[in-house]
Order: sequence, then C-alpha cells, then structure tokens
Amino acid sequence: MQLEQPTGTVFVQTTLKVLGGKWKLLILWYLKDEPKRFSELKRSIPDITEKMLMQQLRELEKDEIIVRNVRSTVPLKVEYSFSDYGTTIIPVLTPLCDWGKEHLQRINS
Amino acid sequence: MQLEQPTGTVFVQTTLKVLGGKWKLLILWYLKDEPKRFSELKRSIPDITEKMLMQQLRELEKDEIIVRNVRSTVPLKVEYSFSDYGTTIIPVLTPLCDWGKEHLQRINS
DNA sequence: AATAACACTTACAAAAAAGTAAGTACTTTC
DNA sequence: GAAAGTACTTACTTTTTTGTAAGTGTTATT
Repeated sequence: MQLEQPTGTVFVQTTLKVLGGKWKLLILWYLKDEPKRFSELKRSIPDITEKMLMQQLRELEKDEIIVRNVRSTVPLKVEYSFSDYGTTIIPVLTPLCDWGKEHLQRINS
Repeated sequence: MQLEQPTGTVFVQTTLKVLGGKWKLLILWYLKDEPKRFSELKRSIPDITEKMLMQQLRELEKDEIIVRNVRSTVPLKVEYSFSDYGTTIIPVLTPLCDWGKEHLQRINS
C-alpha cells in the first residue's frame, strides 16, 4: 500500500491557491517594499471594498505570507507586512510581473 | 492630459488572468513536455469535465499560449501543444511549482 | 457636541466559475 | 450492426467569489 507522492501539477496548484483570486497579488505587490496600514492599502487600491481587503489580508495571514502588527499607540495603528517566510514568494511574483508586462504589450498591438 | 502607464500591479494581474482558475495551470503542466490530444488530457486529468477542458483549452488558444492542430488522419486527431510564444510562460511556471513544493511541505508539518 | 478617521463586521445580493448530464456526428472495432 | 471511441456542444444547476451597503466601537479634530 503505497501513497502517491505529490507531483508538479499539485505544486503549481498549491501556489495558485495562495496567490489566486482578484486581489491577493495586488495586495502583496503594494506590501512587498514596505509595511502598510489597512487604510493605506485601501487608498492604494481604491476599487477594493473594505470587506474584500479584510478577507484577503486574513487569508494571507493564515497562509503566513504576511503578518499583522497592532501598534497600541495613541491612535491605534495596524500594520501589515511580509513575514520572513512570505518573502520567499517574491521570486514567484517577479516572473509573473515580467511576463504580464510582455503579454500586455503583445495584446495591445 | 497624460495617460497613466501600467504598473507592476497591472502586470501581475494580467498574468493571473491568463493562468488563473482551477484548471489552466494543470493543463499547461501536462502540455509543457509534449503535445497531447484532447482525450489524452482528459485521461491525465480525470476530474476535469469535458466541458471545462474544452473551455480552458479554447481560452488558452485565444491567449495564444497553446495551438490546436487538427491532423486529418484516418481517425481524426486533434493535438494541443505550446505555441512558440506560449513557451515564454514556462519561466513563470517553474517558480510557481518550486514555491508550491516548499509550501506543501511547510503546511504538512 | 458634531464630524471624521480607523479598523473592522455583518447580512444580503449579484456575478462569475465550475459542474451535471445529456446529446451530436463521425469512425472503428467486435 | 451494436458498442465504443473521438472531439466536441448545449441547456441547466450549483457553488464559489465578489460586491453592496450599512453598522460597530474607539479616538481625534473642529
């Protein structure tokens, strides 16, 4: 009785589960250079609703890509930033971005 | 009156539009080494319905990632394979796979 | 004292993606 | 000549994802 090992197909789909959907890549893109607060993210991505932003942040947090940092300062601030583990996904983002750029140029011609 | 240039956020989302969804990465993974016929793909991915397989193949074709080749042999055969342009997406697939593999190990521990 | 900002939460609705189940037209094998 | 394979197509339903719109409790500003 031997268990099947996961294959490449499983691996690519796993990544899509973490990065997929309409907003996650967008959020990560804005977060990758510096931590951002909830309201800053909302301003960076005006089309996202607060509900969606919240939901996607929570999921990225559960997947340990980002961390939520509450600063109990006078006006309470909540900052989201890449976790150490989360930064391992940046080498995925970069080729994704590069290809998208080429593809955009291609379809606009 | 100046038009805004697309940014990195637009680029990553463009790629997701082409690769996103439940099946496309899976299909491309099976296609990347050798051309496959419709029925071969269906056998490789038993869970996909014929409708979904057809739909996703058509979309990948429209995005010019794959090509559809009808061989007018005695039993008519239709082969799907990466286009030359389509192969430019393989450097995206590879990091996607690598990260997924690491992540799977991580969440299973 | 009213208004606004912050970081959310909730109930509900609409839209998009995926699945079900059947059928088509043709060919080959038993 | 019945059954099975190939490459699809269609109508319809279910599920998943996303959006709408309002509200909460706290603090800061005018």
